[in-house]
Amino acid sequence: MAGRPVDHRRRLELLDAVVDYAVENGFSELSWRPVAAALDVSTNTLVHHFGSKEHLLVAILGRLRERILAATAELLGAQHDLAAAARAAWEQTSQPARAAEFRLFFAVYGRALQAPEQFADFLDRVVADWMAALRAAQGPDVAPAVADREATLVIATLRGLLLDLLTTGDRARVEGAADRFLATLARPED
Amino acid sequence: MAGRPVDHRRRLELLDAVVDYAVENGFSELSWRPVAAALDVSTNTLVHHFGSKEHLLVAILGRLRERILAATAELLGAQHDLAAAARAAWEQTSQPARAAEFRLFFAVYGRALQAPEQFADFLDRVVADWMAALRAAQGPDVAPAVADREATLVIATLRGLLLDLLTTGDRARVEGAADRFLATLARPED
DNA sequence: CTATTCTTTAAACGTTCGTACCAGAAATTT
DNA sequence: AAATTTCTGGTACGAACGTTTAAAGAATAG
Repeated sequence: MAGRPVDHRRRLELLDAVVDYAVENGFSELSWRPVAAALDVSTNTLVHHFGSKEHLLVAILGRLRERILAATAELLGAQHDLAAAARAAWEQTSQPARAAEFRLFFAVYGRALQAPEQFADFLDRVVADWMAALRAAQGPDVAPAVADREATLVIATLRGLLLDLLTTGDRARVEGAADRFLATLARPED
Repeated sequence: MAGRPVDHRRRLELLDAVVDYAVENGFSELSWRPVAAALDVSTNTLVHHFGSKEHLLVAILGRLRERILAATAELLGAQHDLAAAARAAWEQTSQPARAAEFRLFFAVYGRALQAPEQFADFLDRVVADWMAALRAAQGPDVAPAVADREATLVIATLRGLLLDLLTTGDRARVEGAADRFLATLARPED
């Protein structure tokens, strides 16, 4: 038993660079050669580390989801209630600097919806991860059924608002709606 | 001045068939030849009517948006207030039979977000059309700023919930969140 | 040092892509 | 009937695609 060890760090380094590329240049027409050229490696370096195009796409979806979750998860954990967590999440995700990242997010999300078997892992986690975080933000005193309902509504509303913001760029209008939503959260009616 | 007239009906007939194809077979890898084979026409028939691949994609986005809007617009007009309109829209769009259509919707939406110049028309209308319908549903007595805010929130929330439903298929949970949202709409707090 | 495995690049393969060109059939006006 | 334009299908072309193969360099274990 000998030989050069597998370089997992190198794979992740390449993957992050590919995700960066997809953020900037789009996801729908991604192909080996332009990506490799942009990263200044040979196409076969990418093929070697990712195996096939299909595997690369799955890896991109996984890494992007991971990145987005990581950027907000710890922030959510520090909040004392759902309203605060939702506001923190909104303020984080609606930053102009992250717009391109979320445009890619919705692009890959839509693609995953049309190929659910190929991207099953993404679809399994893209809601569930946030559900877990937003359930936790409500503490142990909220009934599970209510916590689920509230978490679901927060995820849906924030994603829908983000979609609108990325579409229209009408920040004043979208922020107004976000404030309205976050205000109702702060004053639960039941 | 003579010659065979342009057959616009034929173009629309083909376009609808292409959209149907995209609903069933996905949008990301659409190409002339498989579509033409499925429609039992030559590839050149499609090229002749749509000009180029880019134009075809734009036409697909436009037609899909048009279809979805048409299926709901008149329904919304018949409602007497925003809560009723929102509920009608949700019941319409969350039908299992229309799931594939909305998976395509989110797929093309995501793609449009990463190529905003190419799909500017789609992006200009995909929010604005619904804004107009949901502003109208609130009647003339609601202040414009409030009507905008409420309409924005309804669009975002319903789209976010639909995204969740298509992702997880967890209808009970998503319906619960939808009911919660629609209930808050029925009892406006300010 | 040797053996082994991983990493990287270059070259080439067959396939599919979008598009252009051509010719015939169909539909309209004069 | 003649002229003109659209519609359709067959063929072909160059480009780009994903993938495979072969070979050289790098890093580990014995």
